[in-house]
Amino acid sequence: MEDPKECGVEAALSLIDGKWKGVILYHLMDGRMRFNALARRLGAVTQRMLTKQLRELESDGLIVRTVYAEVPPRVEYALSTKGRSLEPVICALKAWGDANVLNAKAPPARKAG
Amino acid sequence: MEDPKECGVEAALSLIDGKWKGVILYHLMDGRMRFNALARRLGAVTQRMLTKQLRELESDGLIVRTVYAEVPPRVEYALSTKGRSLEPVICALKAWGDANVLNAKAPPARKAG
DNA sequence: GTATGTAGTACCCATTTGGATACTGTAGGG
DNA sequence: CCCTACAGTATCCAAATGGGTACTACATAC
Repeated sequence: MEDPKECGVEAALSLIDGKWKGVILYHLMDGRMRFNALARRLGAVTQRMLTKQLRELESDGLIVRTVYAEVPPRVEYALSTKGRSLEPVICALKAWGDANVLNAKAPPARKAG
Repeated sequence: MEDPKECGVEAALSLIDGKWKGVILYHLMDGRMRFNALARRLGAVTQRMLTKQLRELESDGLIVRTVYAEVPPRVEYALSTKGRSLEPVICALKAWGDANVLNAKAPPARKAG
């Protein structure tokens, strides 16, 4: 732990770790989204968990939370600049996961990726 | 969770998640290593945790464990083919972490902040 | 008045994760 | 004999993580 070299890996992981964070970030790559829209995309998440993950992501500066003073309440979440800088990483993760975990049985397909 | 699209992200994350896995993988990128060598590189890890993480990594097929029937015991860990395919991802993670977390105060190029 | 939808919060619980400490068995050095 | 090193295992414990259910406050629809 003396060298900062491994810390970079750990540090990055610590921000996108959590059962939903990676997926939240991934969905936010499609554009800004409201709380419940996100919840529906995620499927099995509870409000409590979604709130929690969203707050952590926000306090880590990866997403921006915008509250509109309307009724019914409207809150939108979007990637921050820092969050957008993570896009290639998330994409790399997804590409690797798709190829090596989801269908690890099948060769990565020579014509459809 | 219907679409496999987000699952790729989750799936990848689930394999490299854990306090030490990312770092273990990162160190193994330098070459095969013995148990205690790894432990020293990691610094604060306990044998119990290291063993645990190593076993999980092994059962996920990311690393290969080789036991030499010698005394004192010698066990070496190395990245598997699948593990090596993760290298670019780990590198992306590290690069991002270095740039955006470790010295997030300083802009990445302009000599000072 | 009741149900729906919005974006949460509060409370309480189970599982998982991480960790400290001690122990194994073999060999070499002093 | 005692200490070190190796690569773990065993036991016990604390904290973090994840999750369920119920509840808020306001407006619309019925």
